[in-house]
Amino acid sequence: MDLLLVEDDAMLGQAVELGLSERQFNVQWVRTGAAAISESQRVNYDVVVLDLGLPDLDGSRVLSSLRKKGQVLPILVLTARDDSSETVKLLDLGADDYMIKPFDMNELAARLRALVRRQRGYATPELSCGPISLDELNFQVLVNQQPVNLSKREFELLRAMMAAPERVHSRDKLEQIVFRNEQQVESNALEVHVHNLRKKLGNKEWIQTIRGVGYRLACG
Amino acid sequence: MDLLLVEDDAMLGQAVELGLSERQFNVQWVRTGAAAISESQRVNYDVVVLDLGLPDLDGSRVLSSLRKKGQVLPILVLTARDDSSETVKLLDLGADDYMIKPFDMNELAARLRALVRRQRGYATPELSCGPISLDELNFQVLVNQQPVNLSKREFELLRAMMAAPERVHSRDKLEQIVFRNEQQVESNALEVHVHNLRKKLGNKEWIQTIRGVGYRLACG
DNA sequence: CTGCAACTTAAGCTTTCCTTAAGTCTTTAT
DNA sequence: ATAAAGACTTAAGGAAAGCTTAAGTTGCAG
Repeated sequence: MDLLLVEDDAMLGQAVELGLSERQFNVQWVRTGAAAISESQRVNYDVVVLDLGLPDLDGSRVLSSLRKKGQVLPILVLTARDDSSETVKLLDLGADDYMIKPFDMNELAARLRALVRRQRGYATPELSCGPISLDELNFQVLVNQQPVNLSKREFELLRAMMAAPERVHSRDKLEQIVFRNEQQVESNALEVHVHNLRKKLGNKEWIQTIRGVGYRLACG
Repeated sequence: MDLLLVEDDAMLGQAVELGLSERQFNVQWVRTGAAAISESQRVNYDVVVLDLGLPDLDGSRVLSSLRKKGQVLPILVLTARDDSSETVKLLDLGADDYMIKPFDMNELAARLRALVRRQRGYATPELSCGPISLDELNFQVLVNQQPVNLSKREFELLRAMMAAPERVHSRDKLEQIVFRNEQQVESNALEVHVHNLRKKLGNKEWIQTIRGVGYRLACG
């Protein structure tokens, strides 16, 4: 995660750089507003941490200047002033968030993650197992990046097993999941779905049969 | 700007409702976490204000529950606890911002504006997806630079899906959006509009059907 | 008032999916 | 080795979901 830190104070800058680097941010640190503006045009950062009270430009100038140039990246402002009218102004000027010094590094990191997360749009939580990935929300299954079209039952089946790969899932449990309460099945419907699923996934070994018990998903 | 307020305390709820209404928010106020979850699925809000410490569900439960259901709308959490580890948890759980009670109404409004602004994206009020681009303000849709004439319903439909391409949009939600509150639809009107939209877009594969669920826009 | 465009509804059609059942293959136990 | 049980494969019939078309309404503009 590429982060631009705009901070003139050496002590604080170093502390923030270190603290955020430890938390998996890739920090680029500049000391002046002018540098911030040019740097943010040179490289595509994910997020900016901007201290007010820079030597050359007022921080709020930097802020509005960035926005005027069409920068859309999230900006978090650091301020010493706990002045509500000031902070309202900042937010309306285009800041996405602010923190008052002194602040907690964990919270700063969390706020930054939240900003970036929002900016990117939520990556939907995906289940994955080897080359198979399954997006529960969007009903999409990829095998080696290629979309695979599954029917509802097949999807349910795969999802149930992907919730716990490498583990044995009993027939009973799987039938319950796939057929909800719709009716008791007393045919081999489950086996048929397993068969079709195997075919669609393209590798029959991924779904192993545990004779007399159930199935296990084993990929990669 | 449609806002969902989740607050069980009558005094505070009324105060927030009033304060935000005065500031041009269109506030819908619910008292329980359960109501929040169902309401947010029924209507498309721009932003949520969520108080922790609800009677039925813990606020953080509501939060993660919304996120798991794929809600991407911005959520600001109100909390009484000034506990940094708690707030970090909230942010990582999917909150976009929080405020500690008591708070300043102007700042709340400013933070909410900032969230909505970011959600919509600053730069272009234009949505795009592959060769399709959609200008919300001018009601114009281009496919490969060529203008396409859509009716109001078709436009709404496309806009809703372009707000989140690659993502499944349930029939319910789409009907909600396309038919507003006008009446309950109990015909296949949605399907007809989808059909007409596909035809006008010129490529039937861009709008995929997810059987039993809804539709997904997939272009490029 | 008239005409056009957009919208809704309904009916029939197509596609996809699910279940069932029968036959085959594989494993296990005797 | 052989029988029995469990699992696999295949195909057919039917049900469900979605698609298409067309007719009837509505509403707005000329």
